[in-house]
Amino acid sequence: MTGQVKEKIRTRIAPAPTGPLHIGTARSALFNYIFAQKNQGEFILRIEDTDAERSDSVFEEDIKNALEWLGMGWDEFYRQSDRLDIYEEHLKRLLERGNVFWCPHSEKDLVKERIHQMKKKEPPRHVCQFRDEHLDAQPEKGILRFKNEVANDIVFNDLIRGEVRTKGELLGDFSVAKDIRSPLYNFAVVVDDALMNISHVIRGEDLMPNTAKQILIQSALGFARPAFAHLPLILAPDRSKLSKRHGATSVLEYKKMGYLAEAMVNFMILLGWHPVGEEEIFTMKEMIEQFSLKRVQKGGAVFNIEKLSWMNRQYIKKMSLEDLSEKLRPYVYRWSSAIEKEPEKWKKIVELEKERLTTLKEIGEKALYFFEEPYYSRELLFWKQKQTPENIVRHLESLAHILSEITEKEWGRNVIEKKVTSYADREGRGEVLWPLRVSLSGREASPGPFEIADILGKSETISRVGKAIKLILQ
RNA sequence: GCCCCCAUCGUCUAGUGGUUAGGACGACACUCUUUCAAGGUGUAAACACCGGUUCGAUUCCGGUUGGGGGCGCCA
Repeated sequence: MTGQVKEKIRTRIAPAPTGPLHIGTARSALFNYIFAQKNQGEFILRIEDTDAERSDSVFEEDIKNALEWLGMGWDEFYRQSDRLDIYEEHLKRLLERGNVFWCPHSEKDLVKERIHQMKKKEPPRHVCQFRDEHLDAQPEKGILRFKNEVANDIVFNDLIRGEVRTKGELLGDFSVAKDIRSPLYNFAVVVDDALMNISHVIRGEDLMPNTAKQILIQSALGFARPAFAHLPLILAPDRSKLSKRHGATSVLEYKKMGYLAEAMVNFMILLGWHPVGEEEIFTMKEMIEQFSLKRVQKGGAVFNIEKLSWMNRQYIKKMSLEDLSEKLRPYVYRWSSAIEKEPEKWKKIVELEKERLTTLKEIGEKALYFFEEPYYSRELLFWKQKQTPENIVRHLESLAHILSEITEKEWGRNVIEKKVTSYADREGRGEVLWPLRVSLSGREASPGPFEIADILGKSETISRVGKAIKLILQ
């Protein structure tokens, strides 16, 4: 009870706009977002585009779109290329204090040095012989390096892993900027996190080795140290770090494939975190309520698309018919005029296919026969192959007759089922219903014939049955 | 080569100094059934290894092995 004001929780996601938002980055963003929400804190988006060569604003847009799609709004936005003055100022300060110097060695020199060290089984590092010279702010030849004089262990307490220590002497004199206006990652991150009052740095485990360098810069600048939490990595099926060669890694690609944002988020949070109970399906709100860094896993997690797909099915099934019908529209663009003409028909189709969809995109293929006459082989009409052509024709003709006696007004799933079933029960369900279903859908697998007939309407149904008869008689 | 991190079913994971080691995905079987899907029921499937501590280790400690990450004038 010291009466201290509790520090505001502020987290950030800091992607480089060098490609579309990666699944791994999105997952880090999610942990940051949820942790901030949980603690009534703030979540910040910072675009790390100090590498002008590789950065592209189209990727900045992609990142924003992807985060918004996933439902992670940010409270503040920054772009590092807008903050060059700030970095310059801090660089000059370090230069004045002798913490940073101009290293005249070329890239080639350093590569050579490193290879030499590795051969001699020494740790690769660069301890510059000019570290006590070249301290002017004026650009000289070479790049700016941090003069590391710490040989002892650099220790920090990771919220997920506990105490992590690195030997300071292993770091050498590391780079902080290409020139006074071109800061490098380790330096810009420290300045920004401090100036933006980031309280918790939650990031992927791949960034853990940078932490010691960042701590050194922090103390040289007199900044407070944020809390660190290093998340386990998302792994490809071969257990290596997930990368482009493993297929879809960008968030928006999954949107295109027809995965729902809710399913993505639900799936991602379970990669490395687990709630107390056994329930695995929950909303963002519930995740926020239940989240705790203490329950974050330490080992890497394989990205299992099968489970994502299962989750997507769960969310599709849970969705209201209205919402799903709308969400599906972009995937059936080519039928939009037909859908607008008969919105109720579209809803019926959606209701029918709802339980059969793994991704939204699949609707385009699954609902095809409702909009276009199906093409199929004659053989498909035979139930279990042992049916005779005569038998099929007889049934289909009877069915055509039965169906034609149903008035337009009575035409509907239940009436059709009742009339057709009473015939099918006499004649054998499979022998009657299979050819009927195939004549309507043209598929080996589809919903039942009554539902399809209902949606198709009387005349189209009878017409398709007639065409099936013709096909058999060919 | 140097440094760091990690280790429960195939995968995501729960869990404990004494448990029939639990759940989910996937797989398989049965059921439902005109097909598919969904649903229901069930089955197979894991504590990496070796020491130590302990009455007792999957759990705690050490080592081995294995896996991953990092070692940029990228982030």
